[in-house]
Amino acid sequence: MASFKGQAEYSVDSKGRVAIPARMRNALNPDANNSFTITRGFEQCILLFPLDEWAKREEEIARLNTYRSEARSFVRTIMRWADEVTLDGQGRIVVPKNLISFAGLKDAVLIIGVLDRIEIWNPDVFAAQAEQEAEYSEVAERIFDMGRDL
Amino acid sequence: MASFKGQAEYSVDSKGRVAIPARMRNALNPDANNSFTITRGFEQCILLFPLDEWAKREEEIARLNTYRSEARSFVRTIMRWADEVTLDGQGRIVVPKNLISFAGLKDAVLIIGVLDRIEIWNPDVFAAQAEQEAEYSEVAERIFDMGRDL
DNA sequence: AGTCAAGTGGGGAAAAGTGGGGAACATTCC
DNA sequence: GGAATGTTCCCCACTTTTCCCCACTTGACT
Repeated sequence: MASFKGQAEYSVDSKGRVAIPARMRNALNPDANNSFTITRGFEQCILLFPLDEWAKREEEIARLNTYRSEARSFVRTIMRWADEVTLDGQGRIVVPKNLISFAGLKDAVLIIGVLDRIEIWNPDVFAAQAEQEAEYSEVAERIFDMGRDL
Repeated sequence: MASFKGQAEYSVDSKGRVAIPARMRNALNPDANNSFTITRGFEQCILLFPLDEWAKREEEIARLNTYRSEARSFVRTIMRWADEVTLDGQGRIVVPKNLISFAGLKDAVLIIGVLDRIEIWNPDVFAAQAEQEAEYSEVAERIFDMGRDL
């Protein structure tokens, strides 16, 4: 599994292009073919999954019981927003217009590597939602159910 | 597991480089490949984990269920601050800008070896927070939950 | 005193990020 | 049908940052 980490603030040009940080490009598995499935996140951000990683998720999704209306709607939403993008010679992708408007992207974006995916945020939106979150260390204690360091 | 110990006060140069004490470099496992994952601590300091050590932590993190919003935000926060750094020919690392500003590093840094990780502090920040901490011996009693000597 | 290891500083080549031009293809409108 | 408009994709050029190498200083040990 690719292991993305780190963050960077980059620009969106007039053509809707966003550069992917070299560090994350280098973390790509060759099977990904320099391509991503791009879709919306649960929060107001855009998600990039390397093609090989996405294939696994798609299998998972396909296994859901679509006789349940909730599952049906979930699958529909995920797939409706999904698209495929490929890196150009300069290591950039073109972000589809509907996703740009969904995430509220303007000139600048915050790109975050989160393990198996890359997230793209409007920096202002990210700051606003990060404010609402509980203190990092408290969450850590709760999640790992212990007080030890990271 | 690498076992770091001791402390040193070193300088940060204009390029954001910090030398790692030779004693700690020598404690590195060859599997670490002379590289660290660098990230923020819960306190206002920077943490360095040798690559091999970090891999174990990352496995744990990857096991969290990211369909839960709290876990998702936690993983995002951890990975967002993380980056990979490698020692240069002089035994230094380049500290990413966002971490320099997070830890408030200026010209000098305090480097502390703490078992499986290395911590990097602004000496003033360290002194200020050490003051607030409860008496060493009291903490020891509480942590070990008994009255005997450490 | 000389040697060696460790820490510090800086210069230059290479890589990364940014912006824009123009060909190829599609779409719309007369 | 054909011209006008717009989109997409590929390439080139510029600027900034990063990385790698070389050199100097200091202190410890022989």
